[in-house]
Amino acid sequence: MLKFNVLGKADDSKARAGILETGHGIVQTPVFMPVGTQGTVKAVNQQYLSEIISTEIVLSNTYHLYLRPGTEILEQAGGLHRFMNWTKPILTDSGGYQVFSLTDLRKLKLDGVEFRSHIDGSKHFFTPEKVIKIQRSIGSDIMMVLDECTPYPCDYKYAKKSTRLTSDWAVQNRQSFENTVPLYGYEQFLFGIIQGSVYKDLREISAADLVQIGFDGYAIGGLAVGEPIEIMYDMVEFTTALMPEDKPRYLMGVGKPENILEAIDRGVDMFDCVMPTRNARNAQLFTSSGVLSMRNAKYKNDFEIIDSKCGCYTCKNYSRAYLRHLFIAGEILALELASIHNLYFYVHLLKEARENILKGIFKNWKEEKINKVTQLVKNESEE
RNA sequence: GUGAGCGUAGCUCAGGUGGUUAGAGCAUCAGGUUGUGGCCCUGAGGGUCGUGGGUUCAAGUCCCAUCGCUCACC
Repeated sequence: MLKFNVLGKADDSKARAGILETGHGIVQTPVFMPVGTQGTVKAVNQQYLSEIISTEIVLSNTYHLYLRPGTEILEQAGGLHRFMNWTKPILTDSGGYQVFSLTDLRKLKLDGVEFRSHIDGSKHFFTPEKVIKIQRSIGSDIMMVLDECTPYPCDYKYAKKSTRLTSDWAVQNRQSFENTVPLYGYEQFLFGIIQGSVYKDLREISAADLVQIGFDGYAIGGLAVGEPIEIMYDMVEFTTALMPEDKPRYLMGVGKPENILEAIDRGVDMFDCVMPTRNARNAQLFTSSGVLSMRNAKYKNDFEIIDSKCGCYTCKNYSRAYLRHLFIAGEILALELASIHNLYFYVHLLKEARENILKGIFKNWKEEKINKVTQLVKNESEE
């Protein structure tokens, strides 16, 4: 059983601070998990990820690792931790999101999903059982069940059918989890995923089904797929209320800094999102006072540091003008420096949230923070 | 010097026999990106069509001159 202790809750909010204990050490929640789909967080090496950014846990992906390098190589390496030289916890997504995002390349069936590899077109069939087996080979500390992430919009009839499918699969995931053992000498845990699209009654059914089956933690899936932000907040608020108090809650794929803070306020503990890394590679930097588009011409001769309130490696050493130059010139270092900054921003935003929850002043802190991070940065010197 | 070819957006080029407001790719500029391929998507700015004449209702397109570049041959 995964150990999870809620240490503190903000008085005026559902926000909570906790500690999660895995075979690769503890994770302090709320936590942001950088996305490392293919056994690497793009553009950032493991040492920087750990020591400079203070990442506590990374997310990787079953579907991608299964296709390449494949489970045989991962087992020969002694699991993903040793393969990628990462000694802290790893969570793996199951491939459920690929069911959603690779619509042209897959066929959904009652017992699983048939995929065509996006790499070589080869055919593969994922079942709940197979996905658990692959995650045993990967050796992730937290495994995710195979689910179907519904699109938006999604009509009620389809959402109901899909939620039923996810529940059926959840049973099989759990059974396979019981029937298999870890390969590398430490315990692995399994999270269920609550679906139901934007329909509260379906979320209710989904949550009840999954809690009934019993998991080490529970995720909210199927959000941040294009629905209006208020609907997402509403669904998060509704769904967290259905989730056990004593288990970690994970909102999959979210999101912008303000989305994460709002979700923490509604009782979520864990987050992952491609935004800090993908946007970094597109020259968008998150700062304490808003988003900077680093390609903008106004930074051509701006030799100030990127975010004066940031203590990251990039901000300590390089100017806006230099980073812009690197992006315009198409230099690899631009991707690295920007990724380091954005991940540091995200990871430390959640660490700061945690401190303020423990102090009992989360709500006010959150409001101020959101105002700051969503404001547009203006170059006040010119007009 | 002679002959041929070419001059259209910052760059590389499209623009049958003359006919709406001269286009594309890249670059530039500005947005977007939510369980990630650096991809991708959206929008904007930018041209006295080398220059000057001519023919015509109408010229990037046809004619003449001129300037520049490239190639070939003396």
